[in-house]
Amino acid sequence: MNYTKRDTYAGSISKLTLGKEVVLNGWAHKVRDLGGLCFVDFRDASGIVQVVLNPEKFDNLQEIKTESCLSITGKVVERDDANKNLKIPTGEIEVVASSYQLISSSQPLPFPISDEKEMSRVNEEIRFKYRYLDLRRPVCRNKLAIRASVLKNMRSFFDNRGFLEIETPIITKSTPEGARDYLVPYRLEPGLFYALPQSPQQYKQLLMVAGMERYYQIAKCFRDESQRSDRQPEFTQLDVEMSFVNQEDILQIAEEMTLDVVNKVIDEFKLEKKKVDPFVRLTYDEAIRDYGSDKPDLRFSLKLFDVSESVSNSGFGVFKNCVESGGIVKGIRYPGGASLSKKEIGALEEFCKEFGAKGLAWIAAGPDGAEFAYTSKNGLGLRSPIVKFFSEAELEELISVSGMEKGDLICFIADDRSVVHNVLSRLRNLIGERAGLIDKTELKFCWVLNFPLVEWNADESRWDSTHHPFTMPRVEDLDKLESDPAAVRADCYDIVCNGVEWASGSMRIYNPEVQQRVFSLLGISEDVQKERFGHMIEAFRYGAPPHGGFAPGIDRLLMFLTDDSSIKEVIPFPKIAGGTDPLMSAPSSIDAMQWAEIGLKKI
RNA sequence: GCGGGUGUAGCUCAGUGGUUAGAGCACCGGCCUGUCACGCCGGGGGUCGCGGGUUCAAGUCCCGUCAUCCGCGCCA
Repeated sequence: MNYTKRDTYAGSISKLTLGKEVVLNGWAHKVRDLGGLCFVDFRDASGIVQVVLNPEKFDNLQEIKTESCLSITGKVVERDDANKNLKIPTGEIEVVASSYQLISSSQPLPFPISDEKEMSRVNEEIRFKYRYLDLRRPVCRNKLAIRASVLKNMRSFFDNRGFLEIETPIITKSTPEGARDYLVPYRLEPGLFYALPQSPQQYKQLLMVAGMERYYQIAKCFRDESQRSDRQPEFTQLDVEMSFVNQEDILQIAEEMTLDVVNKVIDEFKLEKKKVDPFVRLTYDEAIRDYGSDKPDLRFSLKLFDVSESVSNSGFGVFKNCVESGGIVKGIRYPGGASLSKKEIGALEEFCKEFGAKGLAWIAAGPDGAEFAYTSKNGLGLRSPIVKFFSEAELEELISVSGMEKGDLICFIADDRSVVHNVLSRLRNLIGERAGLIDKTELKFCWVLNFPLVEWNADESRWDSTHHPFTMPRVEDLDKLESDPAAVRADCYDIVCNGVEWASGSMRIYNPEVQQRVFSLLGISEDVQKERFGHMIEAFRYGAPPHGGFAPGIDRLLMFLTDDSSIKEVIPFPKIAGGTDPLMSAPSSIDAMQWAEIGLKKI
């Protein structure tokens, strides 16, 4: 239908516009019909302004329902002092309508989109089914605006530095080395399949061989694995690759980009976040040693401590035997944890057991008034089921190594190295949260460097890449590739933010022989190498330049910036459980003709 | 694949094994000229996720199943 086109945005109206005749296009956010007077909170992409309609001028105001689409013509006037609403930016003025058009009416809504308090509790499934309504909420729109700004700032950062934005194919080849692929049947030869890319990794390396030298892309990636609150089957990463650079060059540009983009966006949107500082640098070994994890949350400084030596000759069999059989005993301090009840400590133990711990040993320094099994030289009263197994010297050493203070709870895990670190890193995050050690306005980025090239996969009895098979082994470790793979370090690095893996990168192999040796180490036969990765080996035979890059997750960055606990909130049309799209109802069945065309049959 | 939570009106939720399953918001009708969580009066609206079972009687108890959320495994 014809409608009067907008000349003014609702959010741009201010006292400066007083007296002006304006035409607004948008939606009825909220309608308050007082009988002799009708108020409409009128919303468009720019904001909300109150429109006043006098029923004497209009005979069918009841037709204006919540969320109907309207064109309104009216005059901007200042409200009487008593009627000003200082809670909203346009609250000192309003638009007195002289005419309006109902462009498009709206049915009753499936959820109250103008009520943020209610909306925060509405079931995700129903919100995402009607995502086009959900997104009308100004808070949702704002998240997409932040997202757009992140992308724009990233693009301009790289554009200004001579990078080319280059698109790589979405329909490509399956290389089932990592996550499960999404597959696309090939119509012309039934039985063959394309795959959607898990990342543009190979293409970007081929672009380096192609002499592009500096590439970036805002890339869609696809992984058919089960979801988490920070994982979607389809996600977006910033993909970057550079030639003739060393690791330090890449670290610098990645860090510079992050600081530039994140701090600009924090400013632009006045986000309740502190400006981001230059990144802390940790080696992989340091991260595991101090935090038990290669993705430590550095918003709080608690570190694990190692008491393996102190307890190796103690009377506590659990610890002693563990160390004797090659395990370790490490612990973490829970500030203020001494006041936890028996039940609460029991719950901590259950938490640890979920991740494979056999138990949780603890010593509490307090609380006041409790019966103490030991009082230390510096006056700490200790309460614990295990104090009796230790000598005075051993206890004093535990106190000093742990840095225990009055009111603390010290938690110990004794097991093999990987279990201890896994459990304690998770316990550390829990303690950080529970003890209120985390400043939610902080984004603490850090580098984790010097990962091992490969890890032993006990289940499959083979070496797996820590990152991916194209990662460059340290030159000085190359001779250990076959003899002692575990000792080979890689030129690769992660960026971790607030305990979440945000970016991953590496220097890449550009020598065909080294690439073949790494494939072989990973148990990929020469036939399979040729079939799956022959194009890479072949490409490296034509003067491949040294190159490397990195790839941070856009969705996760948005989640950090908006303080959402789920990645779904910052994705325009997210998938829900099982990777399904509740709006379009995908996946869906296909008709008989389509089955026939792709030459497939259901079995 | 596994563990835990949830599932009752359009939405959010309440509901000791016992009358005709309720509330707030939304919706419909009426009244209302300064509301901005408008107010007041009235009304419609239910496959209590689905299927079994126990019971005189099941929204409530049991078994199974489905959906969804969170987590584990998985995520080169």
